[in-house]
Amino acid sequence: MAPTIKDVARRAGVGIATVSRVLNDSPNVLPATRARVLDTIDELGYRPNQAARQLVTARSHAIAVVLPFITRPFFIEILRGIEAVIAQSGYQLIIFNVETVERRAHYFNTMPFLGRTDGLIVLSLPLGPNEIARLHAVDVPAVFIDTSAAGFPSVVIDNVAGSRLAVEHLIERGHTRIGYICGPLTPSLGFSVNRERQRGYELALHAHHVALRTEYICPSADGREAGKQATFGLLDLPKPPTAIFAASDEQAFGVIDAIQARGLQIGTDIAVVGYDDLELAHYVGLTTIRQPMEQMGREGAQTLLSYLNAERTEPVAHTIPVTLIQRRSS
Amino acid sequence: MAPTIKDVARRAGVGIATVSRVLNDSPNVLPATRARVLDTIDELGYRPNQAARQLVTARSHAIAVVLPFITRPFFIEILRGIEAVIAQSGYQLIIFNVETVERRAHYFNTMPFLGRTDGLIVLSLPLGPNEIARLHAVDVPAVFIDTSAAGFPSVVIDNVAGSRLAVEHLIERGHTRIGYICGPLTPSLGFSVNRERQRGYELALHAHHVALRTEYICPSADGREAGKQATFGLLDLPKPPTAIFAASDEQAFGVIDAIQARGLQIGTDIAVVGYDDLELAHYVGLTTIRQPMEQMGREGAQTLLSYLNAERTEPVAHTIPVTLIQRRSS
DNA sequence: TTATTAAGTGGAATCGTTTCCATACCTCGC
DNA sequence: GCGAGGTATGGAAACGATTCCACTTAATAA
Repeated sequence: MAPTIKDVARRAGVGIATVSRVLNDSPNVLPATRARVLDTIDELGYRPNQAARQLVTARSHAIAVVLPFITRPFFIEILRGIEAVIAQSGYQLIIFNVETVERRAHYFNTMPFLGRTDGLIVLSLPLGPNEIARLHAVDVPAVFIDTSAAGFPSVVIDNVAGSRLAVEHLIERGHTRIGYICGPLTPSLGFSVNRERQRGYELALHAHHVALRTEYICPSADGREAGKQATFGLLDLPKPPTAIFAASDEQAFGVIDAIQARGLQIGTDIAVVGYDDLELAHYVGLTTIRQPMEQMGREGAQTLLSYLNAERTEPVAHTIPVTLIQRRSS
Repeated sequence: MAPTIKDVARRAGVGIATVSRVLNDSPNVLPATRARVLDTIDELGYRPNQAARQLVTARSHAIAVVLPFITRPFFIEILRGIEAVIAQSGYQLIIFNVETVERRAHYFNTMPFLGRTDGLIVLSLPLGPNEIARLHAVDVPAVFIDTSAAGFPSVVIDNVAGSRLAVEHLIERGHTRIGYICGPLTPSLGFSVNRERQRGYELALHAHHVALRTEYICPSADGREAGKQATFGLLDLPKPPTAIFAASDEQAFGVIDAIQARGLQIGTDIAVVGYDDLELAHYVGLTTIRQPMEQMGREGAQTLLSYLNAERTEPVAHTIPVTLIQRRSS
């Protein structure tokens, strides 16, 4: 049986309250007593029982992160940012994978994090109004990253501004015939990224009085191959675009594949801009939009911590700026 | 204040023991009573306090996973496998990021998972003997994935067999001058992957009586660019190899870059085989070794669960077979 | 009918901490 | 020399569940 605080107290010849004081380094303990208790703790290999501590303090020192386990560096980078901040603050990270609408519903019905965690970070998952209401009902401190919910603080990327940045970059370089490879608009979990990015494209054109041609907007599935096929469609138009903006780097790689397959030169014959700044974009020389992923995680985690410390009271939506990384492709 | 079991009992007109029985669906409760209690629980929005439950049952229903947060799909895929099994079993996943030797030491000194989790999964991290001893001392059920530790069950990839498979594939196709792009042999955390893969290369050559030429073994850093530079070295040899096996897909992509830069044809002039089967390998047409990552996670998690249920008693080392995925590059 | 057993239920002990409160001692200022 | 105030300490209550045990009632067997 693992030693308890009683065992330590008896062996050190002190009361349990004193041991507890040593554990929580309260100032009012004689140095000699403290040393004796610490020695005994070492000797017995005593570790405080977290459950008991949690029961009386009503704090778990853990934070839940809910996210879809998408195999994209995007999520890990954010998670890394979260972890860096959380771990340093002495909290622990409990993670829940939610990849389908059913699991999301189940998760916010049962709320398995209740009583186990002091706070909640929701990553990328868009929630429905009833789920948000339920979260408010149980009154748990929560922060949303890469998504948002009414009444809760959030850290989001300005997708509209990001894709606008990309398109304006192309316009500045003299392009007016700009194709757009769009991501899927209605995916299962209801991400709104692609709608926002399309909106940025439209706004940029509008702001610079460039006519919007619907045949230049090309819906496509995610992934490189889909991007390639979509590009062929654009290149086969009577008046093909002189620049192509893809809603994701993966699709942009497909764009490059297609252009090369037609024997055209990237950057000179046709400019290409992607979105995400994946590692591969660097090697390929793809101009793209970089999102500070780790920073998003950090800021989200920090926001949650400041709520836990009751420093903040009203929810703020924090928008993180993106940057354009210019490379050979434009 | 959140309602407790007492509130429920009072309101439903039963004793707390009965409420507890309903919660843990013990058979000895009248259907009518059960219904009344369930109604009250619903009405009050009661959720059992996990800490209290944990204190008396001495079980946390949580499992810790320790891993380095490397931004590679490899880890997420394994994590996904672990999660799938764990979540289904009603356990929760607590994750700890350990990326430096210092953090690893700190982690296994303080053992923050103690009393918070029922079991431990160590992913990829090689442990030192004193860390292993300490784990045994606290007597926590643990499983190692993609790494192993004396006295604990493990799920590992046979890296030796994997790279042997790759090299034998090349030998079967008639190659005898086979270059090897090696990964870094002494990285900070002490992974042994690269040593094992090199050993597989050597064994394959030996088994088929192909002479081992040290100039064909080319040490290289991780990553595409390093692989490319290393390949130039091989191609510049007086008798350059007719096939190149790289210890990782990323390096293999660099190999392909280099070969193309020299105007040679992949697969016809020079064969290339990689290791990992990244998503990109499919697009590039790279022959490579696939590791069933999700399966590793699943098996590891299942092993841990069976230990927790006291089904197993002695630690087994489970080796997962890899497969060769043949594509255009060989 | 009576003894025996099983089912359904409530009360109280228990888990291992934190924290409130009371107590003993010591020091200081007058 | 003596109360006041502070410091170090121990005892006991409290946190909210599970579970043992005792009890009542109903059902079954003799």
